[in-house]
Amino acid sequence: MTAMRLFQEKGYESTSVADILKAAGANSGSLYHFFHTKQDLLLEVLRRYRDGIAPMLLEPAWRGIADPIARVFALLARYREALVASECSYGCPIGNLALELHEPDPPVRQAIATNFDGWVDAIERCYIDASARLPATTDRRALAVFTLSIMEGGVMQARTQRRIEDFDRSVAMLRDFVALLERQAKEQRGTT
Amino acid sequence: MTAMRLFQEKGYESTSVADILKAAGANSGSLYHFFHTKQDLLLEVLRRYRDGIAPMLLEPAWRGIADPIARVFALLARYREALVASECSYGCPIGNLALELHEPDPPVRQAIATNFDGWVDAIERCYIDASARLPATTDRRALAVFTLSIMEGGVMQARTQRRIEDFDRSVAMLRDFVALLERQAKEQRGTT
DNA sequence: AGCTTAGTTGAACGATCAATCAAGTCAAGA
DNA sequence: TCTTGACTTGATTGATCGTTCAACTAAGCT
Repeated sequence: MTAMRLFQEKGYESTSVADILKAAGANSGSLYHFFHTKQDLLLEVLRRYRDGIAPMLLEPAWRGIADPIARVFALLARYREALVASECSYGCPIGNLALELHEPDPPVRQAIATNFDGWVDAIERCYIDASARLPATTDRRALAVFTLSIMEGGVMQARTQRRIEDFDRSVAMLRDFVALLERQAKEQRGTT
Repeated sequence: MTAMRLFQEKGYESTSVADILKAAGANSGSLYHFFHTKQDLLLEVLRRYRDGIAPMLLEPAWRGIADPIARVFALLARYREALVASECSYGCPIGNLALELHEPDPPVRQAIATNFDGWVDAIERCYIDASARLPATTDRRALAVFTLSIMEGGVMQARTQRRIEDFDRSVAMLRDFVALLERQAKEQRGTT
């Protein structure tokens, strides 16, 4: 869908229906035949993002990578690549929408939340798969939510500073944290 | 300035000049006498936020708190309070602007970046003040950037999930990380 | 009193917005 | 061949947007 690309590039509010129609080479009537409102179109786009998390995001990022912790950082590396390739103007489309729409209609907010849930679920599974290497007391879900915070916050800073370093610094600290957790887990395993 | 409140509540694009005028009880001519464009008004708002970081944000958050690490979490607690008080609809106004404006004019981007810098500077100073308790190898600046990422990411998730837990989880993980760093620093001090 | 100037008023402008709709096309089924 | 219904066309609508401007007010200076 052309609308996906435009919402990503220019944001939802800044993309007019006319923009979408011109880019797609269609007329307004055709679009409104399938989507009753612009918001319906947005909901469809969000549905596609949700359905695309596994095949379009995780699968390419994790190809050839089996280690669950390495997978976490491989996913983060994808966002880094997108930032670098766009000279730090790329932004996570879901994160953009999350802050762009200040008081979104409930279905839209829910659709964005579902996208976040899908991302966090996938990362949580990584940490669960790596459970043996993490302290028993560490909440895997919290760690996954934390990881999403760092990704979104890192992208936000890199974008507004036009500087990849701020993303890298955030990820580097997460790496240090995970390394410390692994060390702690090893110690605890040794003493029981 | 009334515009500050409205930009915060509804976002920049969603706040029309007419909204501001009505809320302020003024006429368009008066506003445009002082600000040539709506964007000029935004720049003034961003200037006020920047000038307000110390007196309006840090000073109240840190009143009666001397410990530099405690100060970091006291500041994060302020954002938590704002979230709770607004039933998780509050958002950091700078973060909102950072993602709302997808291709902002250079002066606007710069003004947002300056606000981030001011925040990160303040937190970096905390970590520098706590230097004796942190490993020598840990980059204080990176830790401060990391902290901002977690705050912005945590606010973003709590807002879209309408759930304070996602903010709390992010902050809790940061707390664990800092505790591990302090423990690591203590060990290293002991072995040298 | 007269002049200057900072600030105010509010109607108006053109642009752009999401959305509509009557009229048309076209392929499949009866 | 005729009918039906899915889909397309594109001009048009009314609302709203940021911005402008000529006219006006009021305070300060000479």
